Amino acid sequence: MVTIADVAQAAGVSISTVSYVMSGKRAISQETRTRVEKAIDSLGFSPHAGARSLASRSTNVIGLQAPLRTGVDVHVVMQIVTGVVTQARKHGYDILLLASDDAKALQRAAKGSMVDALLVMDVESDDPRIETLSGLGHPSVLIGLPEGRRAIPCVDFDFEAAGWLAVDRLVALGHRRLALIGSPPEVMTRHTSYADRLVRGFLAACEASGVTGSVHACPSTTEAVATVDAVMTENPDITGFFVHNEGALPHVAATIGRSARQRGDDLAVLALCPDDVARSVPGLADSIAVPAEGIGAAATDMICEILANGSQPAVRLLPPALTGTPTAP
Amino acid sequence: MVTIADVAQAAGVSISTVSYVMSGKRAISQETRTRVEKAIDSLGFSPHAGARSLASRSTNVIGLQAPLRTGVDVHVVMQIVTGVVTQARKHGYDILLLASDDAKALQRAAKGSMVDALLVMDVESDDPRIETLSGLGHPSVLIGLPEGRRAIPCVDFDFEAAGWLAVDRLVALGHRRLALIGSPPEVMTRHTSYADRLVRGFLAACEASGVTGSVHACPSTTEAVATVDAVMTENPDITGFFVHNEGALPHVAATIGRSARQRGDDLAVLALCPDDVARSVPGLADSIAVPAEGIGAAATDMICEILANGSQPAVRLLPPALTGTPTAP
DNA sequence: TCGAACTTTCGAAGCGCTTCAACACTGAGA
DNA sequence: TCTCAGTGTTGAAGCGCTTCGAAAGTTCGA
Repeated sequence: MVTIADVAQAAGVSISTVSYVMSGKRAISQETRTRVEKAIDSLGFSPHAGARSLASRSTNVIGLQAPLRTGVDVHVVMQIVTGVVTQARKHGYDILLLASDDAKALQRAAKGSMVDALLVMDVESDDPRIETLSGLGHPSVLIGLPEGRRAIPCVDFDFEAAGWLAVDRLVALGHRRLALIGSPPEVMTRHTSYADRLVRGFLAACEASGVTGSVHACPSTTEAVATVDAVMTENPDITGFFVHNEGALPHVAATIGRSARQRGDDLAVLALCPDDVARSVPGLADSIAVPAEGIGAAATDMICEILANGSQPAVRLLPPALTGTPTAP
Repeated sequence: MVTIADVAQAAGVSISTVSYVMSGKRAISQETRTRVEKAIDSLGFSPHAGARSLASRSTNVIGLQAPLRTGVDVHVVMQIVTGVVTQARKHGYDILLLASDDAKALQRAAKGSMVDALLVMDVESDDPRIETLSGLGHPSVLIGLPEGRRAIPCVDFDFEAAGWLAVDRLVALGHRRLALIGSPPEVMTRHTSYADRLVRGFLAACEASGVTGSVHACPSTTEAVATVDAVMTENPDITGFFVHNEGALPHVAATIGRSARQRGDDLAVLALCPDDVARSVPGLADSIAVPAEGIGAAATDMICEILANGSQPAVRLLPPALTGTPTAP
């Protein structure tokens, strides 16, 4: 193993000089710097992470607690994680993936000085982890938006604004009777934060625009077909569909497309999902992108800024944007 | 921060005694052990990971290079990662998630002494990372089965055996004309290792059983419907379908189910996918489970064993198993 | 010419832990 | 009684790095 001492010797300088060249924390003459850098390169030196963290009391590692279970939104989770990992690396941080999603795992990582900060996904409203985080003495950021006291910085997508945007879009296309085809029943009744916020925005926007909107839970399997068929049969006047359900999306789009052809009606489907998921569903006119990777990146930026400047807790919601799938010319 | 010295003082013993109590590397009297353990608990001590790795020259961290991009098999990737993380914890290891999927990332982690070993997913046949790994001096395990020289231990699902098993099952059900509805065309033509192995097993088994089998690439979007329709129209004698395409599965199952009802034929769909994915698709008779979490766990076990006993490189393929979805009584 | 004020480099003291050699006991066998 | 083997515990030497205080060298104005 190559150590800093080897580099120092090879460059003919002291150990501390090498250290200062690497960290840039003190002025080093151009000539010495070059000599040291050459030695580092030619020896292939990279500093021992443990030694570094012991001496500097910081690890350059961020702990990430992600919901790894296969769920409705694997794509979203995956993309958020990608965003976190990629952005972290840009800031010079690595990501330690925590095994379980309980408070203990957070404590273990923090108290063992394995990480400088913590990033927590999939937070529930009265999540016990929030209190743990507060008492940990490590900076942390939540990906999600719990209700109640906001003691910890949060980053999320602005689902409420997405509801408004969807209605505006469908109304602009001429639709006066809208339906939100949403999450599976269990997510709806659990009043999961993001589902609630989307419904709230959707209904408020419908009212503000003077159109009628209804909300329908929808399973994310093939059964979505039956659900949508039923919705259309019971409400034949619905012409604008806003779909937020990754698993159901292809079925819903296909069913509505078929129905539109049969009835000769102008039915619109507006999806809320990651951009590339939307693109993989044929016959989808346009969509509102969930910038999943952007959420991960934003959360990482926030925690890095806290780490660097010790800035204050804050909430950051990423705005929704329409992504018209380019139509054939 | 509580250090080992604080614990030693509280327990009235020396620092080294505390260390030996924790590691169990030397005999400690029951009385002393109890006293030390009490002190550890009451002070809430957990050893500084960096200091530990500096002194012991091992980190208890395994680096994991996972393909985070959203792809065909997000569920599978997710479950493998879950398996790795969970199993690693059982062995006392944590997981460092590597940012990019190039060789540099592996080097960075290894040479910076951030990890004790490396786990690499999504390996191609002539992957440049394999050579990098060989020269790294860190144990490593591949999740996948590259062709050619096998210098590094590998763990994967036995796709070839799955092909055989599928044919046996469909033939046992009385089908004499089988079709493999496989990966998307791009995966097929790229001759991705797992797709090739599955086809090989499937065709060999068909021949051995004296039945006719054909292989069909299939997009993993709604377009799968058209593909399957075409296959059925061109080969009306096919009655046994073996589907290995996560995204297409619900469409394929629905299309074939519909057709079976229309034609009054006994058509069988046998899927190859994670168990829970199979369960979420309605109307699926039975399936062969891809034990994705098991693959992750097995790879982790292997690397931990190498770490512990320095055992030799090996290939381990997890056997396929039928998972009959329980039918209504 | 002298000292003040920089600039550049260095020596050494840790950071918190593991581990080795060695020490202090105890009890058994000679 | 003395020795020897075993058991339980300790002191101290690092592990490789960061960082502080200070030394050495340079420049500049008085």
